[in-house]
Amino acid sequence: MLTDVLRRFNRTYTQRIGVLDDSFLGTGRPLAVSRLLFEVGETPGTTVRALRDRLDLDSGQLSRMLRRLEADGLVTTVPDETDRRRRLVRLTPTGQDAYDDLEHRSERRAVELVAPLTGRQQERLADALRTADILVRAATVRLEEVASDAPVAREATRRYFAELDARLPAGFDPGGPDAPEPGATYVIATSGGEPVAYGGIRPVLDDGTAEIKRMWVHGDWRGAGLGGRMLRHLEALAAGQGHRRVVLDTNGTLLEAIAMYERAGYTRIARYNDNPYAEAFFEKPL
Amino acid sequence: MLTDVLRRFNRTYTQRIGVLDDSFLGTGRPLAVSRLLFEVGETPGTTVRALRDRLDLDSGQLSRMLRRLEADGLVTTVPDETDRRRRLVRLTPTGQDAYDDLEHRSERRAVELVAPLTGRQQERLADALRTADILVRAATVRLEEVASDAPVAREATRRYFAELDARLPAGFDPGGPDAPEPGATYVIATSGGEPVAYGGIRPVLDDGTAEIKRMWVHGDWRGAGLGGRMLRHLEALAAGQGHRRVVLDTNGTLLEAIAMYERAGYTRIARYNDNPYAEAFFEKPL
DNA sequence: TATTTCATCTGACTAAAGTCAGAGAATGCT
DNA sequence: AGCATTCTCTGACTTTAGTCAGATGAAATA
Repeated sequence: MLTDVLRRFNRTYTQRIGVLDDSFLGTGRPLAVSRLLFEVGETPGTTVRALRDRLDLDSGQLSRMLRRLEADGLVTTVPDETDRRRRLVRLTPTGQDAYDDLEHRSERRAVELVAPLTGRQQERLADALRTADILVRAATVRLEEVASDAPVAREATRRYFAELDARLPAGFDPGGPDAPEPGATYVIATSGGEPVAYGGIRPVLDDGTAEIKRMWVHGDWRGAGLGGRMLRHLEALAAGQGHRRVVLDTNGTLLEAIAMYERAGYTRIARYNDNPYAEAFFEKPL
Repeated sequence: MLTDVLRRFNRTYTQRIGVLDDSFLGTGRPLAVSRLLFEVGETPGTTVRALRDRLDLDSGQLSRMLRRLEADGLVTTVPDETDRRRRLVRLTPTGQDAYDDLEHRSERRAVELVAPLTGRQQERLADALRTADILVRAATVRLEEVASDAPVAREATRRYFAELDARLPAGFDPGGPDAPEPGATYVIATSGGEPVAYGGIRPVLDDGTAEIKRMWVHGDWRGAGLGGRMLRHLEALAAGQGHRRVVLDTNGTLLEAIAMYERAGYTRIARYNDNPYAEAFFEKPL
């Protein structure tokens, strides 16, 4: 059913909106090279590796295209001082002009495309595309276990703490550096390599209880059901490790989080730790 | 604003849904050939010409790809007996198998893509894509003047009459063959070569009045604002020809049509002709 | 009936995209 | 310190895709 709609849309899309990419034609550069230039412009200072992943290109092919852009004076590549195997790619001023040109072409195409619609129709289309966008992106998020000291996990933790600090009335101080937590498992959700949600479990007592820790969802991704998905994932993980009950704590000001836990079947219990930032405590049998 | 959403979606799309086309890979045939095979399977018995338009290919390239599919025993091409310049393309049984395989691959990909979403999210996505689909298709409809005896105009007229016949309580009989209407102008709206809306104007009196005739919108395209767009187009055409007023008649059972005319600023007037099927009469100053 | 126009095809190309093996430098791991 | 791994690059391809100029046969048109 949905797949029919999806496939039908796919056809419409490739025939009609796909021509947005045609705007990259007529620049005197092949499509792939323009796409690369555009990608460099979107994410200045990325590594060659990241471009390769993002555009799904052969390393040789990408390298040659970069040489071509360099020869045209559009990009520069310099070694990454933190890891000199990597090279960082940036636009030159000329490259920035070429990028701006691509932007304008793409924008013009988009304007042309929607011009025949009335104002109301344009609003409906914008709503529909926004919804589709976030759902499709949410659908393609990948959940993976990570070590809690992996760079992407550190980054997610940093953002989690930063958000607590911003939202709790008295701020938040994580205290010293991470203490190692024996038996803990952390899971990162990434979209295009960027962390978008994070969370973990650790065994608390020998009575078959696991605690859910550091549940965090990227601000741009609220409302996409990622929190619920992460929660289900962690519960399944805990069950797989033999736990029969999960508990968690949270601050009383995090209302959406509390609502989500309640929707997910968690019930309030009494304080079970001395975490000064925690005000609400939950449990759920598995 | 909308263009931002559109362009953002475009990126999400090419990265995530676009891979639906990748399902055509791994079949031992290049992507373009698979696409062609798929297109032939979707519209059995099309002409080479139609495929060329639909896939936007060079005639030589298409011809060679067809030879390749023929050599693989997947399609057959036979001359079109009604016009022996044209050739009709059909799948062989082997070709049908290969088409089914493409279908399955594409379906599987679609299922995988949306699997992580909850039921409610899948519904929301389906709604959003359905809306986006019809609006994007509506936006890319082309309006062109046609001779009222052009094949596409005849086809639209036939459907218009068929619909009247189905909807009017007493049925509808168009009478004899079309009488030539001096000074009449007809406009066809097409999407991918198919007629989706139709209408025309003809001068009625020498007092600067034009009459709108044969307004028809394809059943699958109701609610996409095509009727209103056609109406505005015809009004502009009439104004351009020096008319200062348009009139039209319609049957009382065509409620959406009447509602549309009223929304568009038409007011009811007295009967101005002896058309036995007409029960409501409208005018609008230009 | 002569001449345009149309639909399809072949030949002879060029350009773009994709593949694979391997080299060289930097870093990680034990 | 030694070996494996990672990142980027070059070289030497093959395959796809796209272009252009006709040729041929079949309709349409004057």
